[in-house]
Amino acid sequence: MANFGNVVNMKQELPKAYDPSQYEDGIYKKWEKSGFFNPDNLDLPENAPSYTIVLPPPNITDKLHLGHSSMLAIEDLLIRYHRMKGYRALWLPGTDHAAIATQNVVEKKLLKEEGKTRHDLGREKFLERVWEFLKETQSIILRQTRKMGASLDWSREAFTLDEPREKAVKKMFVDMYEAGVIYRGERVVNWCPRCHSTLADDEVEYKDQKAKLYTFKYSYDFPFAIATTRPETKLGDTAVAVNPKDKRYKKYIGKIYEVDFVGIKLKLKIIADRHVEMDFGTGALGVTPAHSMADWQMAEANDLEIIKVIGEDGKINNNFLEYSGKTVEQARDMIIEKLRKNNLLEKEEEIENNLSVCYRCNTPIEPLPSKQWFVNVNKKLKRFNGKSLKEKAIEAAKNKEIKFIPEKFEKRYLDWMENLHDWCISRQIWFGHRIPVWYRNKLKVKSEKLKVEDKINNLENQEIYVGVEPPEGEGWAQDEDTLDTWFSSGMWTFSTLGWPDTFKNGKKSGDLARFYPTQVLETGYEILTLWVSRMIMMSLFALREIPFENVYLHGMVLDKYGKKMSKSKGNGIDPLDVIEKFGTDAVRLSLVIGNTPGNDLRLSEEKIAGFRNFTNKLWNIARYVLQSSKFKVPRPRNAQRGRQSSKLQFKIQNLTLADEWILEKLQNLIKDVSEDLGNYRFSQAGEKLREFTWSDFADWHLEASKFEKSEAKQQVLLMVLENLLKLWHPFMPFVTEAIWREMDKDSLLMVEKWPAFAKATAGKPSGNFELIKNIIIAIRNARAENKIEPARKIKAVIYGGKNAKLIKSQEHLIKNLRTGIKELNIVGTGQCPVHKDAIYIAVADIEIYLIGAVDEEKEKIRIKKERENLEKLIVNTEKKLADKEFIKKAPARIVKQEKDKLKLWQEELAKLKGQLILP
RNA sequence: GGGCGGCUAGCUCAGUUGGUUAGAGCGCUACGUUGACAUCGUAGAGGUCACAAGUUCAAGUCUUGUGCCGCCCACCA
Repeated sequence: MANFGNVVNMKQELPKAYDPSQYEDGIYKKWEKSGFFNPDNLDLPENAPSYTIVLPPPNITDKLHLGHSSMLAIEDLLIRYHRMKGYRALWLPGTDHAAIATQNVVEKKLLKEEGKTRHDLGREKFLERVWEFLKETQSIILRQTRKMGASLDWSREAFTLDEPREKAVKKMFVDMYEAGVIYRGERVVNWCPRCHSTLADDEVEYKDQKAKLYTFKYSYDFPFAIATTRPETKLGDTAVAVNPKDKRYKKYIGKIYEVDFVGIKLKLKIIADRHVEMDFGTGALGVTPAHSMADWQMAEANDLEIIKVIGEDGKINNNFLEYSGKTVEQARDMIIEKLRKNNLLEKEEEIENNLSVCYRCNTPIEPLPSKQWFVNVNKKLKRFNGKSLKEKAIEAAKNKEIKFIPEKFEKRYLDWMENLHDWCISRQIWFGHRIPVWYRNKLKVKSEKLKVEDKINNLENQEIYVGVEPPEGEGWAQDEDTLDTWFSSGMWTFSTLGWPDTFKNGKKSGDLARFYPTQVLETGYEILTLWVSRMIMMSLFALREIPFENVYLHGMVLDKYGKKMSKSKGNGIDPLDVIEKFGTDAVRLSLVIGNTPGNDLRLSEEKIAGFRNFTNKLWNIARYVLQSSKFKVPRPRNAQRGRQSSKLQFKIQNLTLADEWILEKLQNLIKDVSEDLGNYRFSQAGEKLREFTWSDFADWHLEASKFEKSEAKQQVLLMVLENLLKLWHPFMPFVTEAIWREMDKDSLLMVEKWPAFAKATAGKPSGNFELIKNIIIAIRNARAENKIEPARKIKAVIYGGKNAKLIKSQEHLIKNLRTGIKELNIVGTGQCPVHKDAIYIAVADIEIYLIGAVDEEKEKIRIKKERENLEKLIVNTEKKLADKEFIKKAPARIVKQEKDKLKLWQEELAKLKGQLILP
């Protein structure tokens, strides 16, 4: 960055406007070169506490969007704040291979560009393509992340599908298998016929749709009708379920009917199940165990036969006469036609129902029985003293070992966990972690008709080997499937810290010992259940420890109309575009200020532009401070370079009123901002900073300084600016670092010490400046109301009461700060002709104004009302405190609280009684 | 069907355990170049805090009910 260098070397006047593009890249390089992104290089005492955030790895399917930017802004803010606070701050970067999503993208690309499917290429060649694609997007993502100013420790960068993670995943699988947590079984799973893969429950989405509900009889021999929206599955019915309370059908329960249903022989048992709703349809339900989750459960409970009707390609299986090979839609039409012909169809009606579709491709889900690997969440485990994964994960939240921000998400997490079923972890796709299981003499399923237990108990005649390394010997074939992407990302918090090598015999070492458990997981609320819950379970299993202490959940970034940003809608804002247009700092501010945890954020370019204006304001504040300091203030340097003592020093003599005022405000600001950041109130901290910077420092103190002759003023200006830069740095790292360099500092602001607040100003009469401020504002108001010609310089007389001396001393400010007053006379003490002790201004030959007393009558009423309220309140509380019952029953804490309140109100009342009609 | 959240200025939203006259940014109106900043300055208008009832000395804040919007969960075939 040539310009960056120029500015530093030549020490000329700063440009009028801050141009981020001239500074940002150069500054990021300097940071990176310094090595301080890596906590090992921070100059810290051995016992410095660590502060760790592991970056939720973005999917490598696409470049980053503003949602990622908001994540980066918030996490970088936390990391930079804690780094400055003296923590061993580690922010660990990485990317996610996002198995299904990535494979989908590459498949689509392949089809579009070459007209080929993955099967045309074969597994190996296809995976090569995926890796090619991946490298491209990965590098874009990493570049974007740097553009955001993220202070990530790149030396520890990880990928969910790189070698160390592969090792960790295999080890985890083997451990879980050996503990009996992972098992293989057949279940009805959500099958996407297009993706050719199973989907976890939470990957299924629901769409409201209109469907036809058919009411029909299986055959003439069958005693009553049933209703269904999917007649084609009825080819595999093995039972009819009714509600046990239903009087209409009670007599049939337990009977078995053999029927001829549109040419197919069915053996139907009448069973009772309390989930059957009597009011829906005919109150009787055809049970198809192979093609409905609910029916599968009924089959298990009633020992029913399972007949597979539909295959993995979404077509009717063999053995179903003319229906075989037809799609479900075709078969449905054929069956309905036949029923109609035979006069078995009783009713056809439109109903609303919920269609389950694949969350990736929107294809309707086909529930199918399939052999899969599962994580048993209910298995009682020795390592948990007989508790299950599920129970332990619930405990962690209930005991507040893990805290949620905002709190409401704890409930959502618990609801989810309490209803958690076994987690299907195998996927029929190629891209991902291959399941570390090998089979010998792999047996093909010959019979379409298998009993439920046969399936679950894994009765096939095959040898199974589960291990990190492939087995020795001949004839082994590895499982074709890969693992659910959440299995590897569920281990992200510790697989990135060297597990399993850093965890031997229950003892942590290396990075794991130093940085685990992490402090915060910051992520979007939409993956609370998908991801967060899994990370908690997997960490508990592998390390018997929680993965993070806090979960901070951010919302989605929406466009200015409240719509989700998407490429297809074209309403998305590209982070790189707006960074180029307004600068990274402005983008970061717009994502942090006005954003609260758990709530979605609407963002528009106008908002970002507003913050661009603010960065420029800060720039110009610095510009004024620097160019107005005619002499360099010598600064003491600590031996420790870059970590100077940061306590505000108040050795400066001859402070002006404005100086005292701004320094005290600064104290409060440091305290407030520190507290807010510690409690995840980023938006509030930012607003307080903005208020101080713009409304207090720039509008008043800086303006006042133009008319002060104090020798200390440069020192005060520099001190405030310095501290302000430190406070702002986690929010907008670039412009603050840029100014820091312009101030001729040879350290990096990034590793400066966070300001500490001292109470040095306690008791200083900073309220005096407020008084002057009020006088000035009152004069301005008076002028505006009376439409005095702006150019006209006027004379003013002020009766200052007992503050006359004080006011006189600030004459230069009252005259100069946009009051339009040319001459000012301060008259006497306590001489206000209207109110004793009031401050009174007479602007000569125009009018007379009383400061603060805008509407005397109104003010009197208000004070009276408040007084009455307070009196009532005091009487009530006194009564309460005199009540022996209350004293006896209430906890001491409450009694004390009441007493404190009483004291406070009494003081307030006293103040009120003595109050003048003054601000 | 069950659960959760939202409703505050024209717009986008803050408002920490109930406590002075409910705030900010943008937008709008009028005026304005005074030694950094027009990406600026000064002043101003604008709110029955969705609605109703209740608790309280005091309610945007707590309770109950209603309405609209959104999200999550569920084995409605």
